[in-house]
Amino acid sequence: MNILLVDDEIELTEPLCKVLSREGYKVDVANDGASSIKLALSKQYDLLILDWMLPHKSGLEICQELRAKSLTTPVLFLTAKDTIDDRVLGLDAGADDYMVKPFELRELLARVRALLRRGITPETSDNSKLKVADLELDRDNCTVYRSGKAIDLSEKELELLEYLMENAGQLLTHEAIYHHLWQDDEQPSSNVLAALVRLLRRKIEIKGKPVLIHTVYGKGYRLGN
Amino acid sequence: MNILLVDDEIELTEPLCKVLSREGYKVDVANDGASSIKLALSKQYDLLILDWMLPHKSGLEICQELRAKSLTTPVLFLTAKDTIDDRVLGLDAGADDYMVKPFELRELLARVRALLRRGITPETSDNSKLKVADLELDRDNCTVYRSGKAIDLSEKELELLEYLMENAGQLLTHEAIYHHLWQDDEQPSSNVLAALVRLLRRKIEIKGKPVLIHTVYGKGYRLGN
DNA sequence: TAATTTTGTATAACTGCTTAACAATTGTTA
DNA sequence: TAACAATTGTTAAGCAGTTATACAAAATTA
Repeated sequence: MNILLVDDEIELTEPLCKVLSREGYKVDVANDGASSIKLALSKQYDLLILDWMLPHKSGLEICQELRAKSLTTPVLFLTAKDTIDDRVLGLDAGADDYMVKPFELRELLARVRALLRRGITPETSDNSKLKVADLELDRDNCTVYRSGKAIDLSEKELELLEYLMENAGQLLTHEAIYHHLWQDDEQPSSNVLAALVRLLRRKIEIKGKPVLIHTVYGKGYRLGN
Repeated sequence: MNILLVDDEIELTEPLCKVLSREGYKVDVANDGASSIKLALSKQYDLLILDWMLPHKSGLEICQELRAKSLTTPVLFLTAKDTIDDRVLGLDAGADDYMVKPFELRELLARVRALLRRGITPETSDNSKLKVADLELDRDNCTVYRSGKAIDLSEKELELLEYLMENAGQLLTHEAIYHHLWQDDEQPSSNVLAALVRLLRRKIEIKGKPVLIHTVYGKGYRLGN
């Protein structure tokens, strides 16, 4: 479990860091807004412990900025600001818990456990690669690998496969696929989809390997084995 | 958003219930352990607010019991018990937050918002999935799993199985089934139903596994083992 | 321009539903 | 129990609708 501790008082961070480490967490410390945001966005933390009053950028701003960038990591405010207004402000900025300094270490640890227990891990890191069965898709390179063999796809084929892989195992209706690939509410003016599916199948289905693109009669298609 | 408020003091529950309702939440109130556990397990809440000291069964026990039954709904303790030991105990029993009475209403509301924001909907009471014996039906995917093995069903087969599973163990008359699948009051013009049952059986009945679709001679069919 | 990708159209192949004939089973009665 | 009637199971065939395929036309790209 990775924790990012953001506070500028070394008298606090140093011992707290030690305690948290002793509990089995890996702790990084940041002293100011800029570095904490940079860290929080680059590395995948399971919890942020934020002080409010920091040089240049406040903990509140940090929290808001991270939430605006749709970071979902749990945030625990740990601050001397103790008025009700502050608490409401902090929580409504996207924090998950709020503790007032001075605090009891045991309670802090219990609250940290409670937050980590939820295991709201942020966006699963590497979303540039998708994998379903022996099919791998590398979005960056617009390349697919079936059983390790590279296959080139055209733009539309890639879009379709990507959509199918993102929803592997789930039925995707003709309507949904059509809407997603052609952002068009009208009825398809031809059987483009069937034609496209055929082109895709021709490339990724291999004799002797399990079929991946299944058609669900009257409904749509489903990727999976 | 549904909230279950568990407290035995009507002086608290009544006004708090009002405030929460005004905030747009639907609130149920329970006064004791037994009824609160029953409610929490039967209905799908987004948050439980628990008092600690209750007649017969404490809030702590309620929380532990619900967690033991793997209910994941967020829990907020709201109690007069204010020692550090109590807080740690409460949080470690599976609660997500802990507030001490007397409390500031605004802070409570902010904490409630923080917990609901996470939207940790409990076991997505997935009504898109039905289960009877070792038979699982995924309505969205038009797929059934018998002993874990996926089986594709056609539209009509799915409709029939769905109807049978929704009324598992109960006799469904030919009339009822016919009416439900063909919304037709007339007499069936052929033995469609028998034919359909055959198609369904062919797919979901497995040699060596208990029979699931039973025919009740002269009446109809019943699903169960 | 040529090459490639995408779309449109015609038709073939297939699926699922229904029907109906017949077989098998169950229930009833002599 | 045998004979019969009623009910249900099994099967194959036909139809309608859906999807696959092949190929041509159009659009896009280099």
